[in-house]
Amino acid sequence: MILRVSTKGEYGVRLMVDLARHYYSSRPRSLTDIAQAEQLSLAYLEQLVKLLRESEPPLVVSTRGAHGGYRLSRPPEEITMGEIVRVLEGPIAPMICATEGEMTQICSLLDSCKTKFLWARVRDAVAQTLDSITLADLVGASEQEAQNAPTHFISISDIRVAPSSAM
Amino acid sequence: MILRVSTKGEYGVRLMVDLARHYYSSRPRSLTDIAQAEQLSLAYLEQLVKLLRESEPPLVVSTRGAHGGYRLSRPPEEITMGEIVRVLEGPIAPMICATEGEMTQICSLLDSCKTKFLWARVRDAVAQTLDSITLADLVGASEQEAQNAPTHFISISDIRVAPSSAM
DNA sequence: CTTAATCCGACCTGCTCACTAGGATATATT
DNA sequence: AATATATCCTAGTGAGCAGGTCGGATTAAG
Repeated sequence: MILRVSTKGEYGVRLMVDLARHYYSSRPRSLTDIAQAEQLSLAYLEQLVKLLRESEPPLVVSTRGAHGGYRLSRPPEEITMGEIVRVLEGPIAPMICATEGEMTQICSLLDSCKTKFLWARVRDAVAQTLDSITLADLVGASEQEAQNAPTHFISISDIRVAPSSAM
Repeated sequence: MILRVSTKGEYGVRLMVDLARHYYSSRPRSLTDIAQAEQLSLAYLEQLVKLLRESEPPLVVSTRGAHGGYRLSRPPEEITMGEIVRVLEGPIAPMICATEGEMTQICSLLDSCKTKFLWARVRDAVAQTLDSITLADLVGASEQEAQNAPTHFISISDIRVAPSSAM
């Protein structure tokens, strides 16, 4: 399966969507609540939220102690999925020499390399898609009601796929 | 790193590009030659070419015995990168419930699932990109000369990346 | 001062990737 | 016929990493 997003990206996005849905609440949202609503492990979410908090600029801000929790650092419409995914999964790069940003001369034979063109195109398509969608888009317009429906999703690790039949 | 293409996809594409460049040769091209030109393991290439040969429809045809080897089953302009990558890597699916084709109700909570929209968009962007590029595009117009320059590429497994700095 | 939360780092465990090994079979050349 | 050169096939394997768990330290509210 190409284009595999790990559970970091999957759970992390769900976490951010949850925070976006509670962005206008008076109190921060605790990981305990999120873990319960999304049926995810608290300890694992702590690892993910750490990435989101320590990123530059941070995507979430925390309040410690009782009744603490997390908030988005900015309104949902100002946070793109590209930002989130890059923090969680690293740069968008189908392979090592087709990474984003400073495409320094890693590959000595880069000029004679026909395939770089392909992977660069794929990378750009993904980046453009992710950068054009914000958290607000995912939360959606029909989101004043249904304040409690979980953003549930079947995970990669939930299901065993049939042994890689060739398509 | 999101969007990770495994060496199967990477080497397999290089193999196909090599075959495309020799498509109008009178003799089939042996894996031994390809392995040498691309600096890849012969035994590993055998595994990959098996997928390409057994796919439906096949992407390569083989000739056994001495002076045997492989050819593309069709002209380079009729083979898309989407076909090749799907045979090698499986369906394009960022995660299990955003796979291509029959999107049967794997996820029971699919309706309340906000994130499916995101991954479906990403999937479609990748699929469209791959399906719009053919082998002929990669081989390129300037390809009557330079019959022997290897299509070399730095591989994921060649380089150790610095321990996943956030970003 | 108890409870509820964030923070932190170490550890673990099974799976998959990326091969390698060793052969069996087929065919062209000498 | 013998040899060399190919494709074909199945198993095994070693390292690395995804995907967590565990135990505890710190901080703040009631």
